[in-house]
Amino acid sequence: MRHNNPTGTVLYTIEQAIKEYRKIAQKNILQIVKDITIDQCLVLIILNNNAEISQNELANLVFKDNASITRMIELMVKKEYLIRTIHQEDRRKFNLEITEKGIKTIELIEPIIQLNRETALNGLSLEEITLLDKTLNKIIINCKK
Amino acid sequence: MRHNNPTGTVLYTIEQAIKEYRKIAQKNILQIVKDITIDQCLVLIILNNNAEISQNELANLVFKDNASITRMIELMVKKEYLIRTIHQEDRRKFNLEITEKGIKTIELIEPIIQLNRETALNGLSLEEITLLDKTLNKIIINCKK
DNA sequence: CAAATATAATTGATACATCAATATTAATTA
DNA sequence: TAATTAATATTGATGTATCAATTATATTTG
Repeated sequence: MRHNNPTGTVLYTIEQAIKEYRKIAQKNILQIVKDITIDQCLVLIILNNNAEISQNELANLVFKDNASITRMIELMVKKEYLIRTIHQEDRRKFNLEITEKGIKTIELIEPIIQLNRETALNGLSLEEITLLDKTLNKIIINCKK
Repeated sequence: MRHNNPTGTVLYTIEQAIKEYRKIAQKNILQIVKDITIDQCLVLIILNNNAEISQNELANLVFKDNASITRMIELMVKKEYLIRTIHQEDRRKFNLEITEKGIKTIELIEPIIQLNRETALNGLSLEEITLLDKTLNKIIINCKK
């Protein structure tokens, strides 16, 4: 079962696919909002749909390390996308609040992200996508145990 | 076509899958060879199968930026996996040669990599894998144009 | 042949990834 | 309640990703 790539495994194709997607996604977003990355966009959107979330939970949702999230939030606070305040009930935690600038940015980028996804998945049938998701989830489970 | 993840797109599952795979791959390799990363392993293996390759070509094969490759090679030369000398016919290029240590490392890690791939793809049928590859390639093409 | 253009690789800047160690606060247990 | 353990987040170290600008060498063109 060789594949048409230097390592001969589909795992390599997975990596290539996500890299190509990230490339166009970042490029298109940059044309609308200058100082943001796709990862920061994702954080904004997740926070928007999940208020009151902790950094830990956020990290899990976006599949990032705790350390990465800490640094991303630092940057996003500095760039005034987020406000971070100490959580009153549990002083180990923080509240993450989206600023006005953050909200405006979400409105700007959401259609772009939508478009990026449509571009990437253009011409794929529902079955193909469903099956893709199913197969990838098998791989994820295999790797987790 | 929503998926069971925070963004509701399979593109997210792709990212998750490759991240999980890289995690176990790196962990297993680290148990055998202390000072190497999966990316450096891949570079070693590609170089082993493609002598006389330029940094440019190497970058394309492993889907990395030229800048990334330059820095990886620097590190790998420092760690004595590679020797880099100026190309005689074209003085803009370099010859990349694998050291003894590099060869020994390849022999150590190749079975591990094989095992990692088998673990990740365990229980998947040939059809599933073929289809996965095919669908991913459609996405890659979509993103490239 | 000289000037312009193309190619190969490097460098700087910034962001994310991962691991291990640490600090702080909360919850559990002796 | 004091001591232990667990949970949350940070920090340091190292490696990779991407873009833009630059250097050095080759090739093409006028």
